[in-house]
Amino acid sequence: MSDVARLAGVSIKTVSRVVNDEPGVHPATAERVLAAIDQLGFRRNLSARNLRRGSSTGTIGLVLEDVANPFYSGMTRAVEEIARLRGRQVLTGSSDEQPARERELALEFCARRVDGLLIVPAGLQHGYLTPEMRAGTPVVFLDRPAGDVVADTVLVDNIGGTIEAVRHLAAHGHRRIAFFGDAPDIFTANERLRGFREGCVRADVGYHEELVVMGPHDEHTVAEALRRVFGGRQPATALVTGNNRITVYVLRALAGRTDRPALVGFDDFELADLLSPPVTVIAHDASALGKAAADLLFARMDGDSSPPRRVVLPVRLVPRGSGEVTA
Amino acid sequence: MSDVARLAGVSIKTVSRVVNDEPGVHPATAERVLAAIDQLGFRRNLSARNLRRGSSTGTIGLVLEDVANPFYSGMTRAVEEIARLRGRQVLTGSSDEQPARERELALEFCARRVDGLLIVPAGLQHGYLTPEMRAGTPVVFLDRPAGDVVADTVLVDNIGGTIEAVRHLAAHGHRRIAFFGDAPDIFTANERLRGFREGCVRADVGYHEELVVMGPHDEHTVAEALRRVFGGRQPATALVTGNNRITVYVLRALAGRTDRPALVGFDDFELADLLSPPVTVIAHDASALGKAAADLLFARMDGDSSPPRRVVLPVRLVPRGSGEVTA
DNA sequence: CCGACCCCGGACAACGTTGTCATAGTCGCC
DNA sequence: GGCGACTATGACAACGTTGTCCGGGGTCGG
Repeated sequence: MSDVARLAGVSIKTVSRVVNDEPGVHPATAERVLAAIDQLGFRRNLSARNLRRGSSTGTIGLVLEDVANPFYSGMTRAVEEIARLRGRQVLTGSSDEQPARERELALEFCARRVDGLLIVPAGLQHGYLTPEMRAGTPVVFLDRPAGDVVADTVLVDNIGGTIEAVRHLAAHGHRRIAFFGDAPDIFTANERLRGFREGCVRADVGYHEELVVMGPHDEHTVAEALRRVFGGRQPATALVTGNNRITVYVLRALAGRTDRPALVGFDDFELADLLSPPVTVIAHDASALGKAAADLLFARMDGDSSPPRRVVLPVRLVPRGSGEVTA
Repeated sequence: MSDVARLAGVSIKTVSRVVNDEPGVHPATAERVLAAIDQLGFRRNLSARNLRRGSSTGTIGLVLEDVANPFYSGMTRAVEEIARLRGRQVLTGSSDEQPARERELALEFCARRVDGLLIVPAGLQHGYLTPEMRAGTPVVFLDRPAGDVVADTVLVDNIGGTIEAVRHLAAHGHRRIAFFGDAPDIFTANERLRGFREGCVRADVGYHEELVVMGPHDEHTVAEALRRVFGGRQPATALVTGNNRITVYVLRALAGRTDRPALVGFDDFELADLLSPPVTVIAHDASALGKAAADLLFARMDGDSSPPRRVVLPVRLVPRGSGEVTA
């Protein structure tokens, strides 16, 4: 900046005035300054500006599990969109479901003085955020609640979703329904299991412990589980899967088989409608989740200091003809 | 920081020494300082630190088209991964294929003094980056080359891919092959079209202008194009689609039809193998693209000043049984 | 013709941090 | 006991920017 000032033959402060569109600069002077800026390719240092002004850094942080998962990338896009409307940039990071990584990312973002944090919790311990939150950084949790701090949270209706899934399958005559969910220490996995259990009770189809498999993490384990649950003397006839990854593992493990059991998957996914048979899903909108959380975050950044809110977004069952009795 | 110093009864510099693990601090003093830090929830301001040290900001910028597109989200994840290994954070933004947005994002990132920029170009004008690059910010272009600056670029073998697609279809007896590509002002779309044309020549199947549709942008326009190209007196019997979005539009427009024409899609996509019939694709690895570009960027950040490189990653045809004559 | 006012420009401090250098205190050794 | 060496700590400047305040000159009215 001092280079620009020297070249334009003015003081450094005048340059500042020009780049900030402050009044009180003679047009000819401004012209000279702009020419110098152009010639030198000057771009003001936003960090220094923010430091000096004590103002916001114009960034928000987004910590999620894996941006490569379509569910989270849709969410990311929605957050980006809201941030853009509010003139903020987004720092992203994937925790890979590791609490240490989540913490590392979140604290790193805080050290960069983000104006707000959006977090998909990987673990249950979030005490490390207390100082930051007390210092005024708003934090909104997405998709899962924080373990041990009270803060805004945006969730989807996990329990209602699996209740509905079971209801749907029971209505099509299924009595022995299996559930494959993610690791039980993941909030959503646990909630969906609870909903499944509740759904079984409500639909009066009986809840069978041996038909529940939590935490299969690749195609192989899923195939194994399928053999166990759909073989034997009392095989299941229908399956509820706890998230999009597991649904895909199941589909892949069953590829080429014509006798695919009735299936309802949590999370919608592209092309679910084009498979044969199409896959019935519990759909919820990743963008809506991101948008709701970002809106909430910006409201906090704008000074909203009402008590922490918990927003639960609805899910809806999208029947695609795979709920019928096929086995 | 001065609060911490006051509370611990030391000077601000001593606090700095403690948070930087500098030697020469009495253990008891360090203890007091740490206690004060803990009590006040102090976290040092990275912006100020970087400003003072004149060192890097520890961030890189990634401008892409749409993070919600699985292709780009895979790329993002790979970039994140490399950045993490190098201790950097990633700022992301989606340009939505709008040159103005790309420029805005890139310049914003530069103003934040990112250590490097990864850009999926939306337009052809990148002169705006010249000052930044001259100032030492390395820039690597991904997936498409820059319009008017020389810089490192990582591409996939678009031309080779569509040549191969045509070869595959011709080998299965197709003579009238159609091509649906993205808007022709997009580099990859244009390259793939060139490859398609070249492939037709090489396979000696004839290139039919009326079978080429560029720029259909939703399911409706695609359906329209399908009717035109596969109807009429001399219908096509096979189709090459220019990217994953168009492939999906085609599949959706053809849903329920049993006489799907032979299809080869550019870009692999999840579940392509589980559709019936499965979809043959020109596969290339989004993560590999992201990784290669990030590696190149970090090499530049580490001082590599060899002439700009152009890396072309291979693609491969994944036959999935839809190349055969079905119509 | 002179004073008041306005407009433009500049000097200086400060944001939070760290590098440089100085200084007070301590210890060991002759 | 004095001196050098070393240790622990602090004062100060500086990074690039902007807010505050002040001054110099021009204009206009009395």
